[in-house]
Amino acid sequence: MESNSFFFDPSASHGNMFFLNPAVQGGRSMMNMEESSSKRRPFFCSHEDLYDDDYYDEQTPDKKRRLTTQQVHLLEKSFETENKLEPERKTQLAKKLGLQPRQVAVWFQNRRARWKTKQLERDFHLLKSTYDQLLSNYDSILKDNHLLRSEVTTLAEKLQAKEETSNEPPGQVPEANPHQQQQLDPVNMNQIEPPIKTEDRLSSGSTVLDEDAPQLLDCCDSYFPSIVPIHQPEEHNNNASDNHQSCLVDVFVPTTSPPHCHSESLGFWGWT
DNA sequence: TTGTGTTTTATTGCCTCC
DNA sequence: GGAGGCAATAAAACACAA
Repeated sequence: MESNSFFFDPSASHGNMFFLNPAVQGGRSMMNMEESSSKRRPFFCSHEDLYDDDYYDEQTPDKKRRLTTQQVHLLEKSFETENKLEPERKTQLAKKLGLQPRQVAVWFQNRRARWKTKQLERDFHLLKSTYDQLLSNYDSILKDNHLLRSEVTTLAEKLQAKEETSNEPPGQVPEANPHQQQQLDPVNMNQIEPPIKTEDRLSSGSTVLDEDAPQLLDCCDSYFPSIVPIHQPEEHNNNASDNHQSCLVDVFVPTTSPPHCHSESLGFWGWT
């Protein structure tokens, strides 16, 4: 198994000067000198040097190599239990896998990035379905409202017609009941229920929830502190390797830290 | 086989924390 | 100031259709 992490990259040439492992050229060192110096290739000054077969025969250039499935499996398992690496664990893993500690660290870094990307996707779908549900609830309530209003109008008209016919004999105009009038006057309906602005739809969501509508949860995986539907999509937790606590905890209730995260990593997980 | 898109590994630069 | 984290990115490796 190739264990050193540097590689030679002809495409990254600058004029005729070819560099190996830019990580050790200035800036922060990508691996310590003990790890790298013994394996570092000399600079090449020409293409002849670059493609010197003798060199490759005696020292196979380290190209970027994929980790074996066993290595990845072990790394994944380790990531599942704890997504950050303490130095000791990094060294142990590196020894166990026959990798440079730097490679293990890089793998965890990239793995966290992948997890975050996936989590953002999940959160997006979650928020979208929550919004769609709220919107559909609101729309159906709006429909009901219109229906009831037209019913009230019809009944008011009927009542008025009835009163007119019963009041036909002169001198018998009964006093109107102000309470009843207000209840049945369709003109005043807006006093009973003020219209909801479109932009208020989301914020009014909590008042229109029913059994099937999104509810608040306090223990959901998410990247954001935010709303989640009580009926979560099935795919939300179906990936064993991505079974980390998500950060999308409910929007109204203070959230708790995910079990796998250290306190110093809260920034990454989106908690404050 | 080859062109192209995706995934994985690695680097760089900047930021924060101690 | 050093160590370690993250975002952005490069580039190799891989997958796959044509």
